[in-house]
Amino acid sequence: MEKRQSGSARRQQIVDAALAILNEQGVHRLTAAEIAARVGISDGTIFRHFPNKEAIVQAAIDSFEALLFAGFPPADPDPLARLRTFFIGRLALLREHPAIFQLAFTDRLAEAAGQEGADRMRAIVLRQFAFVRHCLVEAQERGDVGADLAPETLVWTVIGMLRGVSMVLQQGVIGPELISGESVWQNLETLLRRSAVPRGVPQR
Amino acid sequence: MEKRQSGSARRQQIVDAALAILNEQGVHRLTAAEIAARVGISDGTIFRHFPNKEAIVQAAIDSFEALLFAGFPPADPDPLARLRTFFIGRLALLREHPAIFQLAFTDRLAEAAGQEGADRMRAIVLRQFAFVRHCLVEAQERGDVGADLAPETLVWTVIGMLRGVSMVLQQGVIGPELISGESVWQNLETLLRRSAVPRGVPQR
Amino acid sequence: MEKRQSGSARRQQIVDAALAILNEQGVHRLTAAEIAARVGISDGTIFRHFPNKEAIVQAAIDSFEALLFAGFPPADPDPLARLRTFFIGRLALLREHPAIFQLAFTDRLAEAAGQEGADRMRAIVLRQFAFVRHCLVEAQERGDVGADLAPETLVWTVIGMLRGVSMVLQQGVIGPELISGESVWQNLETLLRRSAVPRGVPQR
Amino acid sequence: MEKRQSGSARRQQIVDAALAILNEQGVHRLTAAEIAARVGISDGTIFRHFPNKEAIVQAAIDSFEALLFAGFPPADPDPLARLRTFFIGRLALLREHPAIFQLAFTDRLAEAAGQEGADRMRAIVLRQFAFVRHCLVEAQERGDVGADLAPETLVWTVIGMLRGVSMVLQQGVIGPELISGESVWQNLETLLRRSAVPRGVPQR
DNA sequence: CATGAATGAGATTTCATTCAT
DNA sequence: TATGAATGAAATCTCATTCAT
Repeated sequence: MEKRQSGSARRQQIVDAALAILNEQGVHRLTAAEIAARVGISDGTIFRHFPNKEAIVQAAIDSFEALLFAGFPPADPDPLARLRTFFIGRLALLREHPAIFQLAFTDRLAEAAGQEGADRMRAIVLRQFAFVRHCLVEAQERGDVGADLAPETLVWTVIGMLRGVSMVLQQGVIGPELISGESVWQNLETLLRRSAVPRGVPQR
Repeated sequence: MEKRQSGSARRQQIVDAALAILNEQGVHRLTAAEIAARVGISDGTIFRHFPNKEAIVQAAIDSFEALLFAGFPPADPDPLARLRTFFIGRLALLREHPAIFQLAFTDRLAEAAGQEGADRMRAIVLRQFAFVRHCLVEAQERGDVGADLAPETLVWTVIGMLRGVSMVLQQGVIGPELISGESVWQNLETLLRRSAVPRGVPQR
Repeated sequence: MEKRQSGSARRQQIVDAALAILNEQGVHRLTAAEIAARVGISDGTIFRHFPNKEAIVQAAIDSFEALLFAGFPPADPDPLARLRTFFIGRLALLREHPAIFQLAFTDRLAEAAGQEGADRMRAIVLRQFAFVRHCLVEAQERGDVGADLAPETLVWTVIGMLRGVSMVLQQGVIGPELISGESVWQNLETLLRRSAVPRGVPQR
Repeated sequence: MEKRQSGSARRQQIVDAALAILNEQGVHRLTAAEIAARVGISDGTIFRHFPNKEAIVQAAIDSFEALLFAGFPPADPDPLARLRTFFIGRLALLREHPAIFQLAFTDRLAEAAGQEGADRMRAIVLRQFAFVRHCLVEAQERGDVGADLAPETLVWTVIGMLRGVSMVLQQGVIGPELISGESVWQNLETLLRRSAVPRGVPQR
């Protein structure tokens, strides 16, 4: 319960608390009192740092976006290598900021932030989708990935893999050992590469 | 909005309204007043039919579960055919009960229903995962799908594909033309089958 | 759940249920739904027998009053014998209608019945007090009871004794064996008679 | 109605208001709005000071208990003197905190406070009864009070006398002039002492 | 900057009462 | 008479936000 933090430090504490609450307890528990309790200040003080609750969630989306798009997009020339860098980066995010990672597969941030926040969240999702899609189309053109497949379905495979990891983390659902290391990426890359029809080998 | 419905009819109307609100507006708009307005009754009347709001969401989960598991699991002997039946059935659900379909990829029902609801939703998710996984393991044993891949990653691909379709529906994000027909399943099946290493053909 | 009772039978059932609820659960649980549940009818039906809830409580007070003043006042010529008849009658009421007996030492009926009910209850109390007081004053005049004592304090002793018995019944507080038989009256009569200063014996 | 009281001051105001309402208007008028109106704040503010209504009544019972047992039990060596101190103390309470005094003969606090409150109230009643009983038994052993009488009946006489005074206060029923001074105690003491059979004087 | 009391709008829930069936 | 769906007012409680200290 340290007093008189500098403004920006407090702001970040508040934003982090909001993200943690949203991830752990959901939209309906994101209250000024709950945030204040986590930060260790009194509830009225929240509004010395933000004009209202929505502004907190907007700032949380800022924070979310900054972490999601740090070093984005990767620059590798090979499309699957680029995708790999992205994917591995996401798994790193999972370890360092699990709340952020998990909130990416949820609409809690969007719901808490009103219409404007929902629009921003959609844009964030689309930006990632577009990146993944671009990698995959390029890989298709190179023949690394099956060119006869709709790129969207490949995108969904990639995103679905990340979401699977998120659910493992959240629920301890399947095998948590899969999270560490790069085995998930290996599985994904194998799946994608094999979708390219080997020349001369007839497919069913 | 006809007056004096029978009790069970009203109950179902209330449940349907709750599901629609949850899907369209989110947890924080699921209020007794909002439900009542949709059904065309006064808000106090809600509680002649349900003891409290949580009971409404529990009933909504009942409804959700019944639709999700009607004719489940499919009985086809071939594992990929079984998976296909499941997948096509889900796409049918998407057309007939889009709200139900979309709520399956959300934690709104879980969040609105308290701890007990969250537990039930987790069990529902796990039941589907287990079915998909079982199909895939059997397909791996038959050599229809790459046996060297972790079954979980394959599960996530399948579920990710459904979620992708859900997002298309919800946001008009990518190409909505993909929803109709069986093209998504075709893409998915191709992806899975090609993951099986063809005998005698060396992979990278 | 017998249907189509005659009107007066239902009325009495409703009144009895109201008295029982008031005694067992208190004012705040005296609801139309609770009464109906005890009687075994549906809640709306209550209002086919009474215009409103207050009328039920008024009828309950009627019932209460009728039982309290059946055969009242006793006619014995000797004042203490008259008081004894009254007292023993009250103990009989305790055994036959414990709820009625207990409600006499409570303001629940008064509180549930609004201003008019409160006034009626006060009148009932006063009528009993007046009777007891009259007996005692006459006994004082005869020299059976100490004439130097304020009659009110003697009244309070008598009423206090009945209330004590009521509390024993209600809480199992002290010795429930005292309820049966006439021992309480014996104690009370002894107390009253000894308060008369024996001639020729100086009191401290 | 000064604004911005300190927390503990407001708490006490709320408790006092609750006690006053309970005494003057009864359980069914003890509402947040009524309390708030008395205190001069808005009803939502009540719940910044107490988590719920039951907690208010629990605090009211605290207050009630503290006043009832201040300087309790008296320490006089002579049992009747001890009882006198108790009795006079109660009459002082009557003058200084009439609401508290009257609530002692009511089950309103118990009814308003749920099961836990009812249990606490019963314990309070029993504690007083035990004290009075102990005094009387000791007085019986000394021969100051009739040893052949059941101590409970004597307890009820003592308590009944206090309740009588309470009713006078509450309803203006009998003679309010009796409240002031010590005349009630004089009557009670006389009654008790005369119940001791004077040696050598045969009783009826 | 910080506190926490206060507000007022809104959410949940209760309940007496009405009325179509 | 009986049922139980419906109403609407009131009660409890929550919470974002304000503001005196």
